[in-house]
Amino acid sequence: MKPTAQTAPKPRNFFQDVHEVVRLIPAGRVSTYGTIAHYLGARHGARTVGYAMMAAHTADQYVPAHRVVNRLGHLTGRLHFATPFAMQEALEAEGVRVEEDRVVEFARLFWDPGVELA
DNA sequence: TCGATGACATTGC
DNA sequence: AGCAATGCCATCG
Repeated sequence: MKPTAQTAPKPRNFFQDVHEVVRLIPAGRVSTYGTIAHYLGARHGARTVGYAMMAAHTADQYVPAHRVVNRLGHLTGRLHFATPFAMQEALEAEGVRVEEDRVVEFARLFWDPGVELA
């Protein structure tokens, strides 16, 4: 099974799982780091999920990181996009209203993988 | 190869 | 009730 997975070509990293879950987020909806972490087991700490978003830039597939915000609905990672407005514009383009770097009606647009995918 | 960093969340006092 | 510190995985230099 795993005598020495040192030469593993593609170990199922936690990041890969996060990227997949984020990809499942429908347009016009938003999710949070803690929720995704909890959906994956909540044993990694919410932080790791946020790092996965940054690593999304290195993912083979496109990851709608603009649909992922912190627990307060704040666009924390907007500064990590191509432009600090790319995230807000992307959300508004999908019908999500953003004011003061915060998602309006965030609680209503909230998308829980453990519930919606149930 | 080793050390430090990095898009949050939760608990404790 | 509010403030502070810690935990976590992976990638970068």
